[in-house]
Amino acid sequence: MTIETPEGPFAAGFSDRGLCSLAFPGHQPRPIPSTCPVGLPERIRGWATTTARALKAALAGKHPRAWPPLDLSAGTGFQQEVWQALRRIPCGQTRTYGEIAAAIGRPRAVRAAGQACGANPVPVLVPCHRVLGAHGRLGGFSGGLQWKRLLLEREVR
DNA sequence: CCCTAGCGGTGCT
DNA sequence: AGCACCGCTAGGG
Repeated sequence: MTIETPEGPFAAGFSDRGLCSLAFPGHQPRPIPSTCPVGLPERIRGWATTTARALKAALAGKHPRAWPPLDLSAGTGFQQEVWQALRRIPCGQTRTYGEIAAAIGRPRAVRAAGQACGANPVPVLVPCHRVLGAHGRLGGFSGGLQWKRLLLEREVR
């Protein structure tokens, strides 16, 4: 489904377990897990409302008051660990790819951590934009570096 | 700035 | 099993 925001329409996908994909305006949403029967419309509508509010808050650089359940089960074990580590970065703070790798007990899997960030199916709400390269480098961003810059700038205040 | 070597997870063959 | 990706990094010019 589509979520209208001041920054444009985002595409959100839900599985029977929660929000499983979020795509920037003009981007294709990632494929949803095969275990994705169209669940109870009732419940999904509630998740969608929560998602819309959380997304708008996040885009404004604020901490969402409520979160929809996230279904990150499509990732490998390693990817899910990285994504959980991302969720532990407080709003307004940043980490390096190396710090993320260390945080999940794989201090040398730095590059793999970067790859896992790029595979994040729920950008913005799973804040992969808070991960920078070493020495203050911006690093990459699959949605486009403009989005990374915008999100970071909004959060610092 | 550039280049190189080394790194580890993932997906494809 | 092999291999070519990658949102990386430290070290050296």
